[in-house]
Amino acid sequence: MKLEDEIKQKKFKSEYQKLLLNVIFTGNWLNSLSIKAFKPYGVSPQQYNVLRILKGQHPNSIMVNQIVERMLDKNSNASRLVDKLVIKNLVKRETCEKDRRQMDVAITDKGLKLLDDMEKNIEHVDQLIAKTLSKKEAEEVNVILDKMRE
Amino acid sequence: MKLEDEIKQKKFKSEYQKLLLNVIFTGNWLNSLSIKAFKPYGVSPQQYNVLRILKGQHPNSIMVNQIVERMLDKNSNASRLVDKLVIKNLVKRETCEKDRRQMDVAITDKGLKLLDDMEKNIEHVDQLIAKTLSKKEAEEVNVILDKMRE
DNA sequence: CCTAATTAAATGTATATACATTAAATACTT
DNA sequence: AAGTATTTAATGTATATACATTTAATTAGG
Repeated sequence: MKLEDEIKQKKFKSEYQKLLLNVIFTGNWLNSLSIKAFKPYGVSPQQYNVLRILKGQHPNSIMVNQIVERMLDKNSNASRLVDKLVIKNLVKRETCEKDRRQMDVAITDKGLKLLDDMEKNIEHVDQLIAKTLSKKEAEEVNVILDKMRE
Repeated sequence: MKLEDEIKQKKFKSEYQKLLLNVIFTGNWLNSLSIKAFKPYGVSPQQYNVLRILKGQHPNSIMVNQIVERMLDKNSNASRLVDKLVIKNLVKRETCEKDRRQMDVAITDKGLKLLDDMEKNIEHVDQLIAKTLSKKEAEEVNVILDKMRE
């Protein structure tokens, strides 16, 4: 659906203005889909993001700072996200003995199992996108978005 | 900067997977820029969005529902956003006499003046984008994002 | 009409976000 | 080595979000 219809705006000041609104709108749209898809598993998109990052490091652990560096939203409070995940036993956290300011964070077996479960059962958004876009189109947008943030 | 570097991830499962992350990441990036740019004027990006919508209708008023229909984030609580704007005297709200369930919301002169002020002083993000992208590139992404949400 | 269903907006509430501050550990600097 | 600066994470707090519930007004159906 065209952005014009999604937000009932007939025209935009410029193609750049539309791009700006389109990226924000589409980001919100994807976020809403994720919230709904993840809800049955009791995790938010941000918590999911942290779990995926930790899975990428498994079986090693990483520090909180490194989690933030890898997150999609740099403003999120990784400390508190990890809190939530520790409570649910999806990750473990312990003081790093080499530098006691740092925390070593790692995904647990339960966390890995949850991700596996989600992987199997969620109609993932990237599959959804694959239905409407060609690989070439996806590539094009990726190149341009990367360029846009310069 | 390439998404790979922004989130320190060497590779993605697919071009679609990268697209998904790229749109969310870039949306967050734009949102952060907006928060910072709008902060000196005492409005959040969502409040700004409402003001722009009301300016588009000026001098007419519209109901809360219609504001939501036009917003970039459909999950936002327009009722409470309008509350905030009323307190700051940027919009006025009164019961619609034709249907007393509805509220007529309109932008005030102070609201118009604020938008005007912001317009003049903010290095707008769309100008920023214009520096790195051609109009053709912006168009391409717009077409593809519109298609993606089908 | 009178009740039930629907619609519009407001409210409640639990959680999340933005961002500043604090606390603790380590690294510098002279 | 002592004091200062820096780094890491946690915490405080005001505001925002997601979403269910409530309240009030209107419409529909018997």
